[in-house]
Amino acid sequence: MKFDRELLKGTTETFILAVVAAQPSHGYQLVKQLKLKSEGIFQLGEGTLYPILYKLETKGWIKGKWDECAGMRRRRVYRITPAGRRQLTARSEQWDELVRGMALLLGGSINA
Amino acid sequence: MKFDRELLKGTTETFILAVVAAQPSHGYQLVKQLKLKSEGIFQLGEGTLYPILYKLETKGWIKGKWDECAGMRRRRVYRITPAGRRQLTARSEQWDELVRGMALLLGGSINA
DNA sequence: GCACATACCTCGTATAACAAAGTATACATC
DNA sequence: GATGTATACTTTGTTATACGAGGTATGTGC
Repeated sequence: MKFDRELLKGTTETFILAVVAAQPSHGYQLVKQLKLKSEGIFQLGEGTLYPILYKLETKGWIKGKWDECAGMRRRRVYRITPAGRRQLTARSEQWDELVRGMALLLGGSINA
Repeated sequence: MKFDRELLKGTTETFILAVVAAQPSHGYQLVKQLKLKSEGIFQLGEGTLYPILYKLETKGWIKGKWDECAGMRRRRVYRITPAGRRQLTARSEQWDELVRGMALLLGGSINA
């Protein structure tokens, strides 16, 4: 990962939610999409992603469905729920606030 | 605190470093400055702040000094070190990257 | 003498992100 | 038909962050 891992905490669920909201996906696909869409800034391992997907589903923010076609590895496709969309909105707003707060504090130290 | 606490993880050390860089301060004062300067967005308790100050000092990023004047409660004033300033720069850059990554992913879900 | 703001300190808890290891299927190619 | 690679999902154990709650002690105003 490109960051001190701690910097990511709490943001991970949010951006996973965002990517699932943009397009229903299965886990393995998400690993690649996250990397691609974020231009390599976020790179989750499967051991990080899957547990989060389970958790998001438990909370009712995404809903998984087994996709089994003949001659194809079975995969679990997740899509966002209405509750998940509300979560995403709320978290987006919190994120904006956090960014604003950081700008206020980091800005003040530029020339000190 | 205004946020899901997890959203803050990893950012806390960074903005404390920034505020100390802007102006040498002691712990109790920092609690108030953080709230004030961030326009109420960040509100750390003392139980959160002090352990972080000790850690930052252990790592050599800030340096504390007892300030004892007659007729005055003794207080420990911290100022940033050269190494701390380098840390702050590095973390600032990481933060910008993180913000950029989030913008890429959150932006994509606006109309999905 | 009392309340209150100032100032610092410490312990225990929850849980997030991660690495590592494991299981198993499709497909190419030799 | 054996071998290798990409796909796809699952589980376990570790680390350390932020926090709440509680504790100590000094200066100021009334």
